[in-house]
Amino acid sequence: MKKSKKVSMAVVRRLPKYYRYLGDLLKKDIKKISSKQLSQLTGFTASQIRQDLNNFGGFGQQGYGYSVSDLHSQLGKILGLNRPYRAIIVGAGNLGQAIGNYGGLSEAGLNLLSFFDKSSKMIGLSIGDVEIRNVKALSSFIKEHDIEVGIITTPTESAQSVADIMVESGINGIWNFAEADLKVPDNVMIENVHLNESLFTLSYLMENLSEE
Amino acid sequence: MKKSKKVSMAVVRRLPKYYRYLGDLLKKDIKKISSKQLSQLTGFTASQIRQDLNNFGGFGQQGYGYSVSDLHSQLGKILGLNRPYRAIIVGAGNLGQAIGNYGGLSEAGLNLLSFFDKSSKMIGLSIGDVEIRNVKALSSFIKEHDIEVGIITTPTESAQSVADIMVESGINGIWNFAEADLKVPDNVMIENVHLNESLFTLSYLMENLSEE
DNA sequence: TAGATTGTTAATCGATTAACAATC
DNA sequence: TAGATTGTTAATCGATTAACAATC
Repeated sequence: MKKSKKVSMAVVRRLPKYYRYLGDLLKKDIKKISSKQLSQLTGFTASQIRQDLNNFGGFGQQGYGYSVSDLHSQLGKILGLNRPYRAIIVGAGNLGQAIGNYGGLSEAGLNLLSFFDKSSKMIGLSIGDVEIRNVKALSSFIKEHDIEVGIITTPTESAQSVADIMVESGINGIWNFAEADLKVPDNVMIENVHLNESLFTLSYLMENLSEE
Repeated sequence: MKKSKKVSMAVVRRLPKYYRYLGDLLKKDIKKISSKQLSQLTGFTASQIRQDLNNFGGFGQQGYGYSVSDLHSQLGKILGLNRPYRAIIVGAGNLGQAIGNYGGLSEAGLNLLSFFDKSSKMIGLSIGDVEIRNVKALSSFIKEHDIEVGIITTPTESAQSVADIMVESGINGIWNFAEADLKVPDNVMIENVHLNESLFTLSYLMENLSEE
């Protein structure tokens, strides 16, 4: 079943924002919203919003707008948030622990089954109620529990070898926090959070602020 | 002093990647690189790389390529990494601590002077050798120490009010980890790390993987 | 010099915005 | 029905790629 038309990443990256604002509206018990109103909230143009949504279907009603709850749940479905995933985190340091405790994991349907680390000081401990295991057991654990998502919070040097093990063991999505561009096959999805690139960008903006 | 031509954000966000790869080459003691070789490393086209760099000046030599060390230091300068900034983190939870310990801060020239939190359990403790102070003292601390960069790792609900205090106290750059689109004046630079949007994007990619 | 590779202009491609007919 | 707002096509804008003269 092929997508009729490939949706661009520019569009995809706006969807979570729509979803978030619609969730806010839902909490406020607001029933309907127009593309114009959504434009004011998100800062995207109304035209762009309508274009974006129409990549996935006609969710609105002419002359009326969009039903908040309907659009919210449609977007949730499009983003795959309803579908549960089994996940693990490799690298149980500060960042790994922070991500493990991050509420957004469950919101995205991620079920965290284990941490992995190579430090003997960490192995055997638990964070929340999730155990830290020896990274040597990574491959067997992934296969045994049919893990789908791997989260990498290791130092940069280890990231590629961890990714290799993940891929070889059958994972098909990686959320990568290491400062590396991981090489993986096309059928494995990678989403990077490159903190250094983000921080350097801020530095650039500040450096060039006075010249604008 | 106005920039002759505004550099697009698409270009700016590629600069840190160039910088990183050039740093790697530098460590390997490689002296020169062509746009073609850099293309193979980064995945950007050689043409794009030359276009990008030429926004800032002609750093290459025709027939030869680019000097690795020269280009690296030029990019560092463009990114403002040489210039030191005084920074603070508001929200000393898991994520705040992880960011506080993140080595990239000093690499970007950020000097972390204090954490702030509202929890009495946290106030007075130190992370590394950086103290956690009462968030009530935020404004006075910023003014007193002439803080330039604020890092927000609070829950979403508090983020905007923290940003307001930061702005009012004279900060001109915010690195924001909260799931909110902060409203600040134009002269204050914001760089967001929206973990939920990143994770939702991964979820989308995985959900739609089978249909490609 | 001949070969290589930049800097830069022109061509293409894709994404955003504008416009408006369809229709609720 | 009249007013509002979508869905969608067309126009514009900006970013990427291709091409090539300049030159080391």
